[in-house]
Amino acid sequence: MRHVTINDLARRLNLSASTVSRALRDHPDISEQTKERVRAIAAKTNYQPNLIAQSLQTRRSNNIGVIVPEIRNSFFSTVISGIEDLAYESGYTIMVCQSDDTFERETINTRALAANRVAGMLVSVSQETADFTHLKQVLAQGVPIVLFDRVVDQINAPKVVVDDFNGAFQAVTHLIETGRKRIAHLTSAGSLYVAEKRREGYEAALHAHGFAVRPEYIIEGGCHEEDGREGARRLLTLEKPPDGIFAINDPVALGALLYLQDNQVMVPEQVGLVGFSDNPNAVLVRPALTTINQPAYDIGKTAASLLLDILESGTLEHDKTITLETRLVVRGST
Amino acid sequence: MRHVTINDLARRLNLSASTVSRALRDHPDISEQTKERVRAIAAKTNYQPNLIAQSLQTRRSNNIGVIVPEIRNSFFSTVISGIEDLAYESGYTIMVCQSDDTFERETINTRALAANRVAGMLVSVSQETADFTHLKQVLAQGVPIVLFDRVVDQINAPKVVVDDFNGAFQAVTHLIETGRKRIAHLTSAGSLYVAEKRREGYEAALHAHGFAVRPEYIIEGGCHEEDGREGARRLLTLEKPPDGIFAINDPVALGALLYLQDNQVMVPEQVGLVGFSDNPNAVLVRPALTTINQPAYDIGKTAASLLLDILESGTLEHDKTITLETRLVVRGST
DNA sequence: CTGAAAGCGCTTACAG
DNA sequence: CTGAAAGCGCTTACAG
Repeated sequence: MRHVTINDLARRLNLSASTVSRALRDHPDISEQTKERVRAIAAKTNYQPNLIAQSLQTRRSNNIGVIVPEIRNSFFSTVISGIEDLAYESGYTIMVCQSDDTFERETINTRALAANRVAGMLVSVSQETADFTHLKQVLAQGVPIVLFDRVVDQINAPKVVVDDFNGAFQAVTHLIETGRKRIAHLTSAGSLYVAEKRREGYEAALHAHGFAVRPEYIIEGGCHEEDGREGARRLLTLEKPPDGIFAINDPVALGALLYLQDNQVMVPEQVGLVGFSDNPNAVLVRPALTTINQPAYDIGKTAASLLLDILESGTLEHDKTITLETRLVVRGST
Repeated sequence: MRHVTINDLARRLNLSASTVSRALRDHPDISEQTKERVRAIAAKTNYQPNLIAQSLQTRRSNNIGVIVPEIRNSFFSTVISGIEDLAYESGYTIMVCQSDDTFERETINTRALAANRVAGMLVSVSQETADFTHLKQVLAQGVPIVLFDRVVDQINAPKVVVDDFNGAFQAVTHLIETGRKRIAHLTSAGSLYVAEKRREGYEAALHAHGFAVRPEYIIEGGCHEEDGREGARRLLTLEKPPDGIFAINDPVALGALLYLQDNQVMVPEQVGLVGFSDNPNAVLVRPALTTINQPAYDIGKTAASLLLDILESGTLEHDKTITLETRLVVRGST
């Protein structure tokens, strides 16, 4: 019933715990014969090393903590898949928390992971977070953090992002090239790094092609489908509604698409629409959504590999930022 | 830089570690004054209890292990969200692994979680798994398991499922009631419990309405979108193609939908289509997908709460099965 | 090649 | 009300 321990094995073999421990870890000092005896009894009794005890003793952990705003968001669950795959290959296990995009929950999650003495953390910060002491305290304790997607400058840690500026620039340029003259942007309120960069890309593309940035065409809302509906609704109330929309992400774009169609606005004939992410469901809608592909799975793998490198090497380049390329995927909505 | 320990606090206050420990846990024996001194220094030094050491000592863990076939699958990521939310409320952290639907990886994940001495596990078994000793060993060590969705009879553990039989029965009855005469079923090869139950429901509904089960209308494939495409392709090659399709899940249904539309088969006019799950993207496609709603988030919450009950009470009703109700959601595809 | 001892950071009977 | 001691299950210098 209870877990078998090293002492149990030692007793049964008339050996010391030290010897059993060494045999299990294949220490060169131990005779081959002893090793075999130990291995045999370990297998027979289904001995499983207690990683908790091991961690306490060695002060090393094989767990890495992950904090995302929302697990069920397709982008984040794909990132987590990437993280888990790499962690698995390297013998690590991941502890996953969601902040629900609240500061409070992110703080509590951070403490819980720290208390669990994870080897490091992979964090995508919540939309609400403006105070970063919880993360700074983790760093101060010598636990490395790698930020991804929702990164912030205030924390001195390596970051994995996509080229949001350029992606947005591509998206808006594409709308312009397909003849759109009045291009709106559905973005999120607050100060998300990715939102800022995408908005800068939007504005830069307009400027680059001689268009003015018109404040009434920039709608600040949230990041979900319903925000897209609401944004589209507000745009349709304008005296001169836009003929092109660049949405901050795919859920928002899909919400806008459905709202437009429900209100007899034809996409792409009357309004061209571009999202950001290339979620799996971008290809399910009709017209399929033109969007900016963001390699979610690779973001996870890259962030995890960055963290694992730090853990192996013990050194930390806290100013390192890896920027993954985005790619315009043209489908039916433009 | 290093983590502050109870001994550090004790030294600074000229107290023993025992007293500090008791003060921190608000033990009634300790004077209020001492408690305050301890709390003050703990806060000042950013002391965080080492849960690893605590776990080792108390032989209790606040981690629960979760194994799913695939994190990025929308159904499973929603289940995980439910699990995490409940775990969070109860002060637990979750360790998440994906088996990639392989036996090997599921086994390794199980061992890793066991080695990490999780308090319990929530498992949805892989499609390949036919040998269950890895899970039985966990149970034998006194670690409770709750199975969900992909449950198996061979393991003596509580289970959380949806009423797959009845859901399938509803789906097929609905197709019959909308006038379909030749109803096909896209299912998965292998011996998944859910696949079996849904197929039984499909056959029972046909019988109940006086239809024969025709083997050529049952296509065994996989669980993903491409399997739906392939299944639809094969159905269209039949001499008498079906006028109704019940798919094992939404991804398969969506694949079928897209294939049919790409081949000029009108849905719902020529073929009525019903999925299973009610994934978020069921409402994104046109026509929107008629499907069986399966409360993914609630499955996660229910499974987690079952496990937490076991952990609190210490008793385990291993024959308990909670069946959540499914609900037919009629949309445009029928 | 093997063992005794100390210690990782905690908790908790047992004394006083 | 507080402390000394033992122990959770390991690992690893230090001896022999």
